Amino acid sequence: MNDGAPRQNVTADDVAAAAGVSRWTVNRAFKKEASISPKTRSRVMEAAQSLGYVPDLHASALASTRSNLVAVLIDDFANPHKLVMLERLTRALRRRGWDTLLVNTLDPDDAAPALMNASQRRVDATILIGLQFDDEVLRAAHKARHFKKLIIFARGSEDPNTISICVDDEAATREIAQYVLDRGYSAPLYLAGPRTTSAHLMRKETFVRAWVESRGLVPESVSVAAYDPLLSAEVVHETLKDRDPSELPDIIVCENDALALGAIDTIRHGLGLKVPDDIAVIGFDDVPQAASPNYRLTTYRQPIMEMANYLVDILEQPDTSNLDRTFLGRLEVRESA
Amino acid sequence: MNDGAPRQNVTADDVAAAAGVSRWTVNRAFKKEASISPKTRSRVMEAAQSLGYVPDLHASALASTRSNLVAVLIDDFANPHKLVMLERLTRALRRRGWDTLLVNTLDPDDAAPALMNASQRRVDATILIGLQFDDEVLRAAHKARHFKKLIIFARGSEDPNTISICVDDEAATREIAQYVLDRGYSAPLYLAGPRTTSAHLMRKETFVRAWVESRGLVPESVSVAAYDPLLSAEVVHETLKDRDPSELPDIIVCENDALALGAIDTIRHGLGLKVPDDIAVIGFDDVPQAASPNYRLTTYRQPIMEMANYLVDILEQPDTSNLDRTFLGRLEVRESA
DNA sequence: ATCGGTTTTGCCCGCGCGTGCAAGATATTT
DNA sequence: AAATATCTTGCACGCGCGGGCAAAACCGAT
Repeated sequence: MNDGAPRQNVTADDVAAAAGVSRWTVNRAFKKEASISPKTRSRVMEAAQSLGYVPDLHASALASTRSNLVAVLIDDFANPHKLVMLERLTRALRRRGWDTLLVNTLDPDDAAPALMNASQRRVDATILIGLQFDDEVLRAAHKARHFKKLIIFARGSEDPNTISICVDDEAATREIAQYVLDRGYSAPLYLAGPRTTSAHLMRKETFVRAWVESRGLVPESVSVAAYDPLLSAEVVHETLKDRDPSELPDIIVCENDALALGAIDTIRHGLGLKVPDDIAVIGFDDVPQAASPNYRLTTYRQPIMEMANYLVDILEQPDTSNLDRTFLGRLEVRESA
Repeated sequence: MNDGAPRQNVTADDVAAAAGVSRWTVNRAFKKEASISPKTRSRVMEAAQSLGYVPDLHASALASTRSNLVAVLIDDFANPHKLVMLERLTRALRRRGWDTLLVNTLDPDDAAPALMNASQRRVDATILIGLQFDDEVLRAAHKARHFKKLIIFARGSEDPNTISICVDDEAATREIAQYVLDRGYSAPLYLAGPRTTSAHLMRKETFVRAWVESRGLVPESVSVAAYDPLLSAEVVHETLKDRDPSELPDIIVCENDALALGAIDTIRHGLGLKVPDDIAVIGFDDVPQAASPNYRLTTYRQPIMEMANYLVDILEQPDTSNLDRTFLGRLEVRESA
């Protein structure tokens, strides 16, 4: 009966006894690149299987300097793109043997304790995929112990203690600006998200610069306090509701899809106008809903899976310097612009 | 300089030395209900603060039988409601001192290893908020060691080894059915999600029964293979595209909002009809998008936060029997039906 | 000051595994 | 066949903390 009710607390010693080897040999059998003969390993594995043994990761983390655990901090649950990143990231991590500690820092006061907590769990890296990571949080992060790596995902950062993995915002935004110009739009409104200091996007700045360069004037822009479609809808409505048709933008260029979706909703249902005929919309991220028959959003797709894989590569790297990297995505043209 | 670069490996012994007490007293200071005098505690805490000490949770988990860690398994990233649940759950957990191990089981083959892995981390409970948890996975779960609690969140289960926390599907669906009847709809189409054996929803069955009871006939129903708006849109389109207007349903009752959003998209953009004038739509969950000006979806709201808090209550309970509980939500009436 | 009761503190032992080295077993070479 | 090189296995020690009990300190009442 090797299949019955799970016995509690099967340790490597039990397996060692069953397989007629020492405890250390048992643990070696479970270690990928250990020096152990194939046949002892398989004998051990059989014994382990029949006893229902698996190595205890807490003990392992305690005894060694690695935990195979990373913390993922997220504070932006209204943005559908975050879910996509979370999915890709956890999948990439798990495939290569890493576990994910999910930390919700929606409440800004949670950030510092959350970081503390991650360090209590000896995480091998902390990954930030939220947005409100201002200097204070970064400082808290560095004060906490056990921080081998601090990775900012899908967002740039110049902080030297930080590794940033993101799309090349400058190139992407220039491509978008070029597209807008090529299509003959002349009155863009740039819809930006909240601004933070340490970790940021260069999208708005780049778009403005590009527009100035080719048209000689600064495009209008508005900023939304969160990447939330509902909030975005409100802001766009407030901004445009009383305007004379001649004063309306002919395209709204959005910092990301969360904003773009809200913009489309408001254009149709708040202003009673058509997309793209009256006002076109262009997004960034290519969230799943962008492809829905309702939105058909033209948007810039980030290579998230590739970025996630690079992140996992980094985790194995011993040193921590010069690991920043940017990626190139591509514009997904649909009907909204 | 108690504020400089983090020293590595500050242990309770260091703090003990600094505070002039024994190591055990230091750890007691960090334990909520320990027998320790207030002034020793504050002295210890000061020393800890200035050394940057925090207790190591791995060592703690190893030495005791609790890890203060729970695993959350999720396999359904296309459903926006999952993000909401994840957010509420992690927040409720963190507020009461629990950490969350996020496990992506999108690939069904991942489920068993994922469970294994959770047990390797000695999680105090495993929470299922995905859907594809059929009998096989549950069996794997029980075979894995260290499973103190297996909680199925937002979904029913009759498995006796399992704790199910969900909305009262029967009551909710009867309320929906009554609403549909009261509003005078006569040709409903029930749009159901994928069926699993162990953990399930009783929504479709209840709706059908209710309809038969009051109208004497079985309503039409269709099932979608995943709670994915895009897939739902396709299925609805396939089902209705060639019908004579007289044969169209006057309302689509959806098992959840993910399906409902897709249905609305297709009604408008695939069939060129109006919601609710031509076909009304009613959902379940009240995801954030349901409130958007685009959808204005009438839907049933689950009290997720309340459910999450109950879940955390349960974690503290020593025994594991008879902890199932159902909750009541309420119908959020908007314009889609 | 003394005693019983109560609170607070100290400490042994063990949780399960990894590191690094030495001993043992095998394979290879001449 | 002997000697060396190579691979495989065993082991002492320590990672940082918690349970539970015994010693110590404290409290108020006599």
